[in-house]
Amino acid sequence: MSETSRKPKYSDSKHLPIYRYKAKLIQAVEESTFLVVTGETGSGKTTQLPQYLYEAGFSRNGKIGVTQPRRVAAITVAQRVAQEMDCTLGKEVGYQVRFDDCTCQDTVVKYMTDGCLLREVLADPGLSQYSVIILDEVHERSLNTDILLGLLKNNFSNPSKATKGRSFPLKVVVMSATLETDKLSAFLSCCPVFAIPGRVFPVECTFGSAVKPKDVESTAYVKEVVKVALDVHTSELAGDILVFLTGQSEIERACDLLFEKAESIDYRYDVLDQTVEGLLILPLYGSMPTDQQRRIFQPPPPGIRKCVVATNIAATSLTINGIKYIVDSGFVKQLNHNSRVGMDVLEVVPISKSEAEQRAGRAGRTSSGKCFRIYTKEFWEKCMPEYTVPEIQRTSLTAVILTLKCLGIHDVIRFPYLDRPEERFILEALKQLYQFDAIDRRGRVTKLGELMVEFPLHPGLTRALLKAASVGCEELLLPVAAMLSVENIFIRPGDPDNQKEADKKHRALAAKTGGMNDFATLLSVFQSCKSSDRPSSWCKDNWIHWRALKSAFSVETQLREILLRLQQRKDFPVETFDGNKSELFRRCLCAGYFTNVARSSVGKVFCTMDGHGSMVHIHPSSSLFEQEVDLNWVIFHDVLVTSRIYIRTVCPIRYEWVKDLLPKLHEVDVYELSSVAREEVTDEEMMKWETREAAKRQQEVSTVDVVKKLERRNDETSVSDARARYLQRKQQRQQNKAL
DNA sequence: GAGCACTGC
Repeated sequence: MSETSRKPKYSDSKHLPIYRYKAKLIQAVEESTFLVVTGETGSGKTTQLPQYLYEAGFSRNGKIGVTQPRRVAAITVAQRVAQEMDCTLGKEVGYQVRFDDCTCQDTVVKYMTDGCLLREVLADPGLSQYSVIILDEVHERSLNTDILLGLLKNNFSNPSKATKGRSFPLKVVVMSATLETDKLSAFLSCCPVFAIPGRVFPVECTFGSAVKPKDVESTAYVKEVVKVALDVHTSELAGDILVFLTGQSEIERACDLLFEKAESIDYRYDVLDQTVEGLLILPLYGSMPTDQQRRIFQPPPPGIRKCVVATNIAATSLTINGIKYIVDSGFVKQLNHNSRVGMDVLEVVPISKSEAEQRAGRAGRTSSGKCFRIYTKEFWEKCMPEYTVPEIQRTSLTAVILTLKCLGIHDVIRFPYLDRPEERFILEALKQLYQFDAIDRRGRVTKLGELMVEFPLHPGLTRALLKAASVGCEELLLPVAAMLSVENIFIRPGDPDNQKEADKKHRALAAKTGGMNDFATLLSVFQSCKSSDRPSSWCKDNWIHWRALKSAFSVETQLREILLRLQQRKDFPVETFDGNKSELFRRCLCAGYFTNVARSSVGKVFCTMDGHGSMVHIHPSSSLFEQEVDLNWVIFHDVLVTSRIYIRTVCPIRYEWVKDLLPKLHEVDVYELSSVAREEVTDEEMMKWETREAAKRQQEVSTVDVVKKLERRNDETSVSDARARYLQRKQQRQQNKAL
């Protein structure tokens, strides 16, 4: 290694585009509370600005905190900055992410995930430890970043107002790519915007002819993507290819097709660049084993062109060097919350224009590149939105609203959102919190709600865990809560032989606990693996995701610590319960899942009791799927919408256990919650409401009646939009096949 | 009778 390349990177930092703006940037931060800094990737803002502020003495009174939406980014950037500042990581420069706090008393520049900072705000709303907060990658619009943005505006936009727990003013810097900076500035009291030029290479984009607007619902794009990738391989100069598709099965199909077709290439005649002698095809998606993922980053052998077929993971989370060509399908899989049917639906949708630019940009990191979009210009104009709908507008807000309420923000509707979620999403969240007893009828956080907010879990799961802890059986629920908050632990391979084998093993695991309760199976898998001598090979033998289970172990430990801390409180609820263990376990689950209750309807069809009355089926992966016994009432963890509406992770219950909880599902209506949310309820109104409620209770809204009413409803009306679209797609595919 | 993108506490 030569002397120059071993020199600390600090000397390079003077050549970064940001360097010549150093003095002006420091001045801009000094002069105002809020500052928006924009610059494309490569401008150096993430690594340099915190150092400039440190040098300028901004850390005299407190830390400089920098947030990132992703763990890896927080860690790697901290490592680099520690190196540039010539100090040990974890001393002056450190990072904090979940399960990994690498900071100390002396840490003055702290990188962290946005979720970590949000947790800190909960403990210390004045952020008294910090002198500067820098929110990075704000254009990505992660849920946590959006909430932090609103909180910072809310708490610190009036500098003269004494902020609780602070003796000196806080500086807030918001960093974003060049999109929508006017909007950000306007949001933050029309603060100044500082633009830094980036250092990126040009990427030439072309449109294709394959996907026209009417093809939105077809999967023809897989074939087209393969065709274009092969064209690039044969008729473009050397350089690696990155293909964007939407999911695992699609990627595997595309890789098979590519492999098949690449075999028939005659490298003497078919390729333009004679230095190219082969094609290395590599799939890339999140649930892939990490050692397999690592292969992606190795440079290909000489003369071989690498072609990576990836999900959106390659758009922001992972950077692959040497990519010169992009093939963009124009689609992405997105989780959307559908409030009409009250569930989350994972669906394939066209990407936004800004996302398409982002994908194209992946080819211009080290030199100029080319991006081949398989869709037409018309598709771009008519089907692709300018920007991606921010997460806050398409996810369930239950946990977020509870956080806000715990921070003393009662008017969650008029909270300053950069992009306001639809009111019905907020009301739905309030309704659920009320059902969980996390807030009372006037929207105030209850004691239970204060306990719930401490857990990094879905509120329902937290509710079940707290119930278990109050009757002294947390040992049963801690592992289950952990298992349900990590990625799916059951491996189901693509090829039929292994699939049979995996299914057999999974059925055997379920049978160990009686084969009647998927939650119990999770508990058993957790315990069996934990007590095994060689846990990783135990997982391999049983077709269980070892990586996922390992993270379940960490989550369980964390939940246990939080619970122990809360149980020290004098007011921690304690209840007694008689009955056997199986009943106790399931009754605790009911406390968190009574919103997810379904009742047997006709045949094997179940009907949900959440007021939407959707007709659902037990997913074949459930141990209850092939049970012949008559099931009457069940609770379930989640819903999957594909050919049918499936409920997964299911457990039979007795009606008596939820009887008293079910009326609560129909107790409040949206109008009433709307006034609660705004805190405009006068005492008079409250009285009227109470009387009305009392009258309702007198009527004894019978749950059986509700069931009957729901059963009379036409099946089709309760089926989600997603299902209708799925059927349409399926029909279209069948037609394509027939042709 | 099986269609799970990606983050994060």
